[in-house]
Parts: sequence; C-alpha cells; structure tokens
Amino acid sequence: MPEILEVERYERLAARTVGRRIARVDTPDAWYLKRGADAGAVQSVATGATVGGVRRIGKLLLIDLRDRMTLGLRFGMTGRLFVDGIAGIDELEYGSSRVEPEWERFRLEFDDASRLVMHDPRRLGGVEIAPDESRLGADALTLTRAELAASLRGGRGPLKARLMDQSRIAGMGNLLTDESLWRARLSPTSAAGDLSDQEITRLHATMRQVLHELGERGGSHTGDLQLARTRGAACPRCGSSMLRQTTGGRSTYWCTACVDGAS
DNA sequence: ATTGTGGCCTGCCCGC
DNA sequence: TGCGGGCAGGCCACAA
Repeated sequence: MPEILEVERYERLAARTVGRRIARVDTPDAWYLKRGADAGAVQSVATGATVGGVRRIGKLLLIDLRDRMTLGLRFGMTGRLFVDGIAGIDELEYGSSRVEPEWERFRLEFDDASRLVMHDPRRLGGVEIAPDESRLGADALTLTRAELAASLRGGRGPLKARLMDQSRIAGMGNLLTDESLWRARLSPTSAAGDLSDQEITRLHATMRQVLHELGERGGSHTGDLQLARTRGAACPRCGSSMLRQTTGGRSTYWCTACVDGAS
C-alpha cells in the first residue's frame, strides 16, 4: 500500500507536470472529494491554473497551483498515480494490479492533452483543497533523532501507535513500522515514552536504514520481515514463531524472542 | 490532550 | 464451479 516510499515515487512522477496548465478537471467520483470540496469548487480552483510545484509531506502529495490554492492528494491503501500514462508504482501490495477505467477517481487534463490520473479501486484515498499541513508531524524521510525523541516523549500508548500517528511523524505505515521495530528489536506494544536514550538512538538509525534500503529495493513491501507476515511464519532472524496481534488497530507481526532475547 | 475503537471502502483469497 | 465470509489498512469521527 502507499506508504511514504510509494508517495515519494508519486511525487517524482507528478513533478513532470510542473509548468503545465490545467485545461480540465474530471471528478467522476464525488465521494473522492474530501473536506467539503465538491466538483464545482475543485474546478474553480484548478481549471486554468498552472502547476507551480509539487511537494510531499508524509503520505500527502501536494500540488501547488500558481496563484491559486493547493490540491492535496491522499492515496489510502490502493491508490495509484499515473502521469502521461506512466504508473508511479507498478503494483501495490494488497491492491489489485489491474487497471480499470471505472477505478479512476480524479483526473487533471493539461493543455497539451497529457493527464494526471488517480486510480483507486477501494476508494480509500481522496482529494482536498488547501489541506491543513499543520496537522502533519515531521516527515519520516528527514526525521531527526531529536524529532523522534520528541514524538515519543510522554507517550503511554503502544510504541507502534505513536510511530504511525501522522500528526507526530508523517509517513510511517504498517509495513514500514513493523519492519523498523523488528530490526531494532523493540516491542510494538511497549509504552512509547519508556524508551531509553540508547533505544531511541537505535530506533532512529534503524528507521533511516529501513527507509533508505527499502526505497532502493522498490517499496515498503520489500522488507526482510515481509515474507513472515503470515500466520504461523517463523522469524527470519531467529526462527522462533512470529506473534501476530492487533496493535494500534493494525495487524502486527513481531518476534518476542528477538525482543526479549539477549540479542 | 491522549488513547482506543469502529467504520468506511471493495477486490481478492480461501474454504466449503 | 460458484458462493460467501473474512481480510487488508490509511484515515477520520467519536468516545472515554
């Protein structure tokens, strides 16, 4: 599913449209427009506008329109981006790899007839006008150790939930979070605020490594833990059986032996 | 403020 | 072979 690594790819793809003028906006799925936006509002904002820049905060893709408001694109779990017929991601874990015209939820058509298309079978993504960027925390790809420490401080809920709280750290999804915790040998269920300075340092270094390495490999589903994300699987590191439980409302796979064991 | 829960959405997989 | 239940998770509304 699109986590920060996938949306980073979408951002680079969308950057092709900078400087293009939007001739037409298509909103075939009214439900896909969020936070009070409707077809008329989106059209008045975007039609005739030139794309001034493309940014990303966490999993939110931002399209800045020159002298107009910004469009915010969220991809949910199965959203894919196409620009000029090129897919930002070929396949998505848990998503269908099929491409169906009826799954197109949002389109920008430019003066030169090129198009930017959001494709989302399950409709969990959406488009909004002028998203409130202050609701998002520090971007995970540039997260500093100090920002991580501040994000965890005082947290009494599970560590995993804090890492996935987009208002504190923007971009971490379920797969990246499980991979990072597993590599750092930290329990997803321990209280976020209970980590020692040493553990915070280790988690920070691990997250950086995971984001870099999985980014190079091709996405959030390419982690070392991925094959073990199934019931009854063995820990790829120590061979113990993986525990599956729900934490932070998400299915969580982790190895209690690796956390408890003396490395 | 913080934390936890349920619901949304729907294609796909598995078992019968 | 067809059918139906369960599953996936990003995000939000809501409750305590």
